[in-house]
Amino acid sequence: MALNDRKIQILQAIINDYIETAEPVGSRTIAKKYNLGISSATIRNEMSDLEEMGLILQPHASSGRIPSDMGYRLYVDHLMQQKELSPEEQKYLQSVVSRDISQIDYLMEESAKALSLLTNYTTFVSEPVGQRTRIKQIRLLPLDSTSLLLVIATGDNFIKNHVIKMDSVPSEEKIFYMGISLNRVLQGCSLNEIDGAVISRMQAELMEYQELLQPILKAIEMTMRAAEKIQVHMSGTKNMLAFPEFADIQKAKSLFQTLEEKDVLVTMLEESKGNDIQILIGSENSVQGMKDCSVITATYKMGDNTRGTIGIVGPTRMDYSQVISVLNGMVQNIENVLRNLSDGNKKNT
Amino acid sequence: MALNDRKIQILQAIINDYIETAEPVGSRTIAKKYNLGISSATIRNEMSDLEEMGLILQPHASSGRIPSDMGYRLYVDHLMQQKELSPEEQKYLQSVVSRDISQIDYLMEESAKALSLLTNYTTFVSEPVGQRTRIKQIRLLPLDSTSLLLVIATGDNFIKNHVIKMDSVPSEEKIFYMGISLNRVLQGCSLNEIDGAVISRMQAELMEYQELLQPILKAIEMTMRAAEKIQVHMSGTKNMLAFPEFADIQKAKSLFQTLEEKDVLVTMLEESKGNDIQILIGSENSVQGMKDCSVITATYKMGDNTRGTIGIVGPTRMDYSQVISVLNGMVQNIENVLRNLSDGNKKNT
DNA sequence: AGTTAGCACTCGAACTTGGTGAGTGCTAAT
DNA sequence: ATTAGCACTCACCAAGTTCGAGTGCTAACT
Repeated sequence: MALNDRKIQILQAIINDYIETAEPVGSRTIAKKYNLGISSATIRNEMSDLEEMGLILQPHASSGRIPSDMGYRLYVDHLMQQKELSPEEQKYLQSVVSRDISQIDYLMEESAKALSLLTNYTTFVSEPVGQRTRIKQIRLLPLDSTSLLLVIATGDNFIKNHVIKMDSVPSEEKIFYMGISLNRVLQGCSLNEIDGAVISRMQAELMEYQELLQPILKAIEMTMRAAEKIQVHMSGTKNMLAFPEFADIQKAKSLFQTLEEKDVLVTMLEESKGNDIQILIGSENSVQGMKDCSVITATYKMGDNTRGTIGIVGPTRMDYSQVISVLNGMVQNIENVLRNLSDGNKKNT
Repeated sequence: MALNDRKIQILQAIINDYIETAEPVGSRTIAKKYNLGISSATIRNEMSDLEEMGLILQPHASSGRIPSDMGYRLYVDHLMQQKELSPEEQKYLQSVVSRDISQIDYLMEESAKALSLLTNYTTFVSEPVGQRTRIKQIRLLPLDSTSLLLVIATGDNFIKNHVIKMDSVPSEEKIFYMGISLNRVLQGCSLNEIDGAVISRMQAELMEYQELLQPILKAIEMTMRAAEKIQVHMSGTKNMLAFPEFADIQKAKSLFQTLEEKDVLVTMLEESKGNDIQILIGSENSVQGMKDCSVITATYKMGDNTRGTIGIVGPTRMDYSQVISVLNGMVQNIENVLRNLSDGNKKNT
């Protein structure tokens, strides 16, 4: 059976209507709302064909049709037209990334929030994990009479502060030189490179302040562990409650539970690496408990190596074209920011 | 009508049962489950009295009784017995605050999470805002060949990092002395004290790196604004979905919306200042949209001045005694931490 | 041959009806 | 003062009913 022009128009109409109303779409509705110049009876015949082809289906006999996962797939691959971002959306996305680019984790957090606000779906964002595994800078600062501040920066400007308590702090100069020395020893180190040799060199640099060794080691470990771990920021989970798909509280709860398991998300994000934009529709998604959802992920890169992923989760009946355009816009903005950061890194070596 | 011993026993039984089952409690249930040595008929008579006194009510005629807000109030004020924290709970609370005390905002975030985990209700925590309005330390560090790191610490060890981009960074020593000088100028300043005079002193200290002035001023402003703003961390909102009270998705949504408006929470927290522990039951709560909830707040202090607040939101049918004991435990732990921090501050002056 | 009007049919949703059980209030006996 | 007994109420459930949106099929029309 050929998928002629008219069938496509009808499929298009069904998908549009269903995305909008979440109700099965009947032939009469299409005849009235979309002026295709044919009667409902003809539409019925065509719909029967479309169903045979597996593109639409009936939730129950004698109800209207809804798109099948396959139908959405066809729509996404061939029918859907790319939406342009409105100037306001464009502007908004830009304002988000430019607000505070100094620390990657804030940037990601804000990006997730912005996306869920713009799309009304749930968003998750995985932080870039690249050059993070090595110490880039480590310094000591005075904080007050009984505490020092240890600042550790790893690649990608992932920065952590740690307060270290001590009975009395060294002089400003001493702190400075101790910081410099520590930095000389530790710069470029990854966590498992800090062995006995490194530690005894640290001890040598700490001089009479050996008490600092333990807290510093602990702080380094905490920072590196946090840096290594793929961070997933999620936002807008509660948006899902607004969709009739999740009117049943049980469904909502089980989806939330699935989303809560960050491991699942991480796997999903990992799988999507390599593709620019990946769209998983309903059952295409391997994660049980998200069969009623579609997930659109985009990876942002810097140079060649992929860095992180943004994903948007919504009901299969989601507004694919809007999501894709917003996602593309966001990726571009983030890549710009990352490029700026990396320029700094490169010149450093 | 006198509230004799037996009536109290019956009220107690109703409340206990209702907290457990969320179902209206009938006279026969009480007669069977709680061996009060009287028949269901007698209990009915007593219940009729209790209802007249406004302590319990019937959701509909010929159903069992549920406690009224007034009934809960009586229970909380006079009947409820303080629960002891189990050693495990005690230990858990301690482990949370000791995990990472270096930065107040992490501590608060973790506290909120821990409380919602322990109680299965929703928790919100407001950060202490006290000596935050003044700069405690401000320093510069090298980050890479095109960026500096500006570290700003205000009171309470509220610490923010800012990456500043520049064409080429000064030498390590120069950065150090510039940081020291800046610190000399800015230490102890609040945001509105940074006037023309201060700025020209900063300019003098920056020497040939005037380009740094603008980013530094911007970073200071962002940090101080963030420090001044009362931060509210919330956790465990999704716990509410598990309660039959919120089986209706509309109710859940409207509660979530209310909780989302942080202003509302802040006001509520402000109101509760002064009291050690404040319990608002159902309609006692002035916030519309939380009439079906009880809110228990505790303030943590340091010395005399109140610092911040922890609140737990649950259905009116919440386990008051458990929540109160957990809350008390948490407050003590947080106060310990804050005391340690402040010791450092004092010696500094 | 393709299109359309018409009609019988289907099935979920919304409403009605009747039975059941948990619960009450009241009264009379203990 | 307490309790057994009884009539009564009302939410809840299951079965039956109606209604309407929708389909598939057929016959007539272009």
